[in-house]
Formats: sequence, structure tokens, C-alpha cells
Amino acid sequence: MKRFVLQQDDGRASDASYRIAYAELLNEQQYQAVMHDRGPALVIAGAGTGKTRTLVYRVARLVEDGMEPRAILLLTFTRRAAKEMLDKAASVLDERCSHVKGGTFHHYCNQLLHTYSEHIGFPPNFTLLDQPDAADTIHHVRAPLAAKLRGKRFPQKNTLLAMFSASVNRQQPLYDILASAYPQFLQHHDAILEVQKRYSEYKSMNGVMDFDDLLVYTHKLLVENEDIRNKVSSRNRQVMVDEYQDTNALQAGLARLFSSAHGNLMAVGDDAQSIYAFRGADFRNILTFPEQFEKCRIIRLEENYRSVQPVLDLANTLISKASQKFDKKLFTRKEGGDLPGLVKAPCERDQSRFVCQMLLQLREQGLSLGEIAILFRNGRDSYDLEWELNKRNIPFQKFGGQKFSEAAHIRDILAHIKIIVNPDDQIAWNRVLLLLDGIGPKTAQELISWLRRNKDRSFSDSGLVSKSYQQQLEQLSIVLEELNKYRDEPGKAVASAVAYYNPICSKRFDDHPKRLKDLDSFAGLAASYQNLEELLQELTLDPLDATAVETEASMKDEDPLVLSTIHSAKGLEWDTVFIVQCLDGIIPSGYSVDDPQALDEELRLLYVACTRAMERLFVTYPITKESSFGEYFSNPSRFLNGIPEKNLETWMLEEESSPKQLTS
DNA sequence: TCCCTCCGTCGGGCT
DNA sequence: GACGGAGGGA
Repeated sequence: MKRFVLQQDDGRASDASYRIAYAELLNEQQYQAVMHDRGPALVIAGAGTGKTRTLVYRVARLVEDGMEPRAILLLTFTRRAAKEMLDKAASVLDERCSHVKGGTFHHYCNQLLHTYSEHIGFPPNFTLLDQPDAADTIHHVRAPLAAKLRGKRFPQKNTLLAMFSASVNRQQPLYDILASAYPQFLQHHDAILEVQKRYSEYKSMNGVMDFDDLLVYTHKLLVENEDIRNKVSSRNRQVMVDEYQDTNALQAGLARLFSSAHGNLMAVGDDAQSIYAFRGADFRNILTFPEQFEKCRIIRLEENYRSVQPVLDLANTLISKASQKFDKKLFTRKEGGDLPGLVKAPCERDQSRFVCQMLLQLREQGLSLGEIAILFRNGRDSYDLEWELNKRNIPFQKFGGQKFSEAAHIRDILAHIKIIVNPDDQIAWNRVLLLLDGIGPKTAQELISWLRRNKDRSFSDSGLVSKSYQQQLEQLSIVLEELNKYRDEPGKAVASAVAYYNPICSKRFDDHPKRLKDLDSFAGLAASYQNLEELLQELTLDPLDATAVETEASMKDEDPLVLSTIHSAKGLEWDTVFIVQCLDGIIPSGYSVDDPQALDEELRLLYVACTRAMERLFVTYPITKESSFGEYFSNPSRFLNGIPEKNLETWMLEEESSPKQLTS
């Protein structure tokens, strides 16, 4: 027998004469990372050191070397990040780069699972539960148990979901999660375990998955099916994972599986920017990467290109206060720059007035609104400011906080659509039925279980139908049939659901005019999806921010100002950054003050916020705070204690009548 | 029996 | 502002 060895085609052109002058455009370390070819690599990249740039150019380089774009997998933290990087790569090289596979772990897992659903015992049309859906499902399975525990304090649905999720993402038994984070509920351990079991059973019986299941089942699928693992991982010739410090143990395992056929895995991240421990991320994951992946190459990007030195000095000073030390000191060759300002406002109103006045002033100096961001710890920390911005007609877009699809009226419409996509979705049925007059939890449950036993029959055969809501049920059936016809025309489907829902909405909500407007925008937005299934998946995996719909409609020539939670601002940068509500109890959050590790994470969060700024940085807080008890004095963030004036210049606000305005 | 409204309690960041 | 228990009303 003759043997002929087929060489591995590594896609590399023999004489690489690149169209892009990588060596000139990148510094030495970035160049190393971009040219890295085989095997595992870890890129430790401090804030603003050109991490995104490096990934963008590596994508371009691989494509330029002839690698099939679909063979590159770029896992990022959000959909937005992936899209931005691939657009950038397409603009530095060419259109081929936009065919690179990019998205979050959850997206990619969702795709794989829909392809291989039969291997994990789910129907191919399985639907996704977002957080509120998952909580409602838990509530549903919890009800019979909770009745027995009357009088005793049993965890609420969202708490239960958090427990289960922590157990999955940290890969720890439920008992350990309770013992460390919920000792007050340890007495209910067995009952909680029972709820968890029923929750799992419910999900597999009804063909639904929550976010964590996407990761868990994909892991299981690839571990248990060698052929699928080989097929999937050899399709991905290069795997890159951005923001690796915010992955958890399960995701680390997935990254390994996705690249198991060849080991071409590049992890990129910064341990000092790990801010997702609350959802199971562990920054030790990035630190132990070299141990987990043998012969790993380590590349460090240290020079900052983003911020002026005074901003970096403040960031360095802040991070040096962490109890867990980071061996990191950011430096730049950028000259000049103003000292970051610490603005003490008499109250929250004045804080908002300051921010608005200052940003208008900056706009007059030629800065566009899109180059300015206002960052805060919690979604609600911007309410007062939003009011002020609206008053002054300053357009803004908010990231983080309430999502479009979290509003009750949007969820109501979505529930109708879910029924079409997955008729077994009891939670959706329940929501839809409860909207009808005279139907409460009990009747809804009876109707649903009848429906499960008698698929394809109409309610009127059930014998359960009382006169009071018979007509409403008939109307519902009509609209559901209509929706079914519009499976591939989501715009029309949503429009007819909205038409049906209109009177219900007006009756239920005092503020129905605003909500009806939202619903109209929703119909317009839905038209851009291929089919109902896609609409649901995209909205679940990549939920729209509540203001996105409005802003997009009213967007003129100028990019709007950005308001964002610090978590959602990860990886982004602006010329000028305001960090507002920098109060103790907010950042650090009141929940974290007893736990040194949690406190460290809050500090890293402030570090992330500061390092978003290129030229100017303001940290602001109000001296007094309003609450339901009245006005009281608030304390600035403990992280600001002892920061010398040479790093952070104090500003006092004065009213116009006094001789000087906004003196420093 | 079931539905609905009222009120005390608790509240985060994201896929 | 949302959840969930309690009590009034059809």
C-alpha cells in the first residue's frame, strides 16, 4: 500500500505580501498577536492598549492569508462588539471580513443547538426564556411547594433563578451556593433543590431553554458526541475570545471544545477589568489560561493609546487600592491633558444641571454629542439626568437599564408570538389568557392543561368555556390563526397582534398613549426580521435598550449623547466621560461592602469607567440625596477617599448670582 | 370559588 | 417599581 500524506492547509499564502502594512500600523506586541498562527495564545491587554485594534487586524490578517472567513470564530461579550469589530475589519481589508462568524457564547451555542437539537432531546423549534420568562417559569413550578411552606420565608422567583444560575455558572452544588451567598435559606435546601429539579423537567418537557441551558447543553453535546465535536471544531479553524476575564468555568470549557481539533485558540482580556463575577465570571480564569492550555504563548499589550496621562494616573491610583494586587501600570506617550475633575453638587438636580451645562459648553467648543458619555452604576442612576436632558432637548441614547422587551406591553405582544413559534410554551399561554377579562390564574391553568391534552382543537370544545369570556377566546383564536399565516412576515404579524391588543392595552394602562406608540414602533422594527422565530431569538439574545427604538427614529445628523451603565460601556471609549452618582452605597454597591472580593470588583468597575475617557473625565456626586424619608446627607464613594488633589481636582458649584460661576 | 385591588417589603450589574 | 400575601367583592 502506498501512503500519501495530505498536508494541513493552514491557509497561509507562501509569499505573504500583505495589502495591509501590519508592521507599520501596529506596535511590536500587537504585531506579534496579529501574526500569531497556531496553538493557544493569551493576550493580556490593559485598558486602551489597542485590544480591539489587535483583534480587528488579526481577523484581517487571517482573511488576507486566505483563510475562509466562516472558519474564523470571534466570540465577544455583546453582539454590538462583534459587529463593530467585523465592520472595522471589513473597512481595513474588504467585505470578506464581514462573513467572519462573530457573536456571544450564547449566540453561537444557540445556533449549534438548533442544528443538533435531536442529540440533546429538544425539538428543533425550542424557544428561549429570557430572565423574566425564566422567573415566571420558576414561579409556576414553585407554587405547589410554596403552599406547604406557608408562613416561612421562602426565596422569591428571582432569587431562586439567581441561585440556580450561580450553581450552573460556577459549577458548584446548590448547597455551596446557599451556604456562601444565601445562608438564610439554607434551611430550605431540600425544597429549593426540588424546585430546581421541577424547573429542569418543565424546560425539557416544554421545549424551552434559559440562557444557562444554552451553555450547559452545548457543553454536554460536544463532550458526549465526538463526531459533532470534531465537525464543529474543525469548521472553526481559528477561535478568538474577547474579554476573557469575564468568562466563567463553563465558557472556558466551551472555548476549548470549539477549538479542540487544532487548539488554535486566542484569549484576549485584562484581569483588572473583570466586572462580571456576579454572573459567575472568575478573573482567575484568565490568569490560569497558560496552565490550562499547554505551550500557550503570552503576549502583553501595555502602552495605552487612548487616554491622556492625568486620566491614567487617576486610574492607576484607584486600582492600586485593590486588596488583590494587579501588576499593571498604564502609561501613554500622549502629551498634556487636564486633571480629572471631582464635582461636588449640592443635590442631584444640580448634578444634572452641571452635566448638561458642561456638555453644551463642550459642544460649543466643537465636540459632538456622540463623543461624550455619561456613565453610572445602576440603570436608575440616570433618571434625574434624563429628565433634564429631555427638558433641554438634548438627544441621547441609553445603554443598560430597562430593556425594550422588558416592558409589560411589549412582553404581552411577544407572548402571542411565542405561542405561534412554540405552542407548548405554557408561560406564554398563561400570559396571553390572563389578559382576558374574567380569566385568572385558575381558569388559565385549566384551559392550558385542556389544550395540552387536546392539541389542534378549539377552546369551544372544551366545555370549560363560560359565557363571560367565550367571545374573547374566539377573538383570540382568530388573531392567532392570522399570526400563524404571517410566520415569515414578522412586521405584519406584530401589527395584527397589536391591533388585537390595542383595546386591552388601553384598558390596563393609564399611560396607554405612550405604550401604543411603542407598539407601533415595534411593528416597524419587527419587519426587519426574516421570520417570527428569528425575531424572538434575536430579541432574547440581544435585547434592545428601552430608548433605542425612539432614538433611532428621531436620530438626525448628529450622533446622540451616550448614557450607559458602566457594565454596558465595557470596551468602548469617548473623548469626554462623566461618571455620575459616585456615592458610597452606589459604587461600591451597598450589597458588596461586607465582602472584600465583591468590593474589589466594584473598584475595578470604577477603574473601567475611568479608563473609558480619552481627553476629559469628570467624577460627580450630590452631597444630599432624596429618599422616601426625605433629604439626607450622602457620602462620596469610599474609593475617592485619599485620592490626592494632584490626581483629582475638586470643583465646587456655585449659583450664577455669586461672583464666579463653576470655579475650580 | 375565583378575580382583583390594596399594601407592606424589597430592590444590581447582563446574556 | 415589582412581588406576593391579605382581604373585599362578584
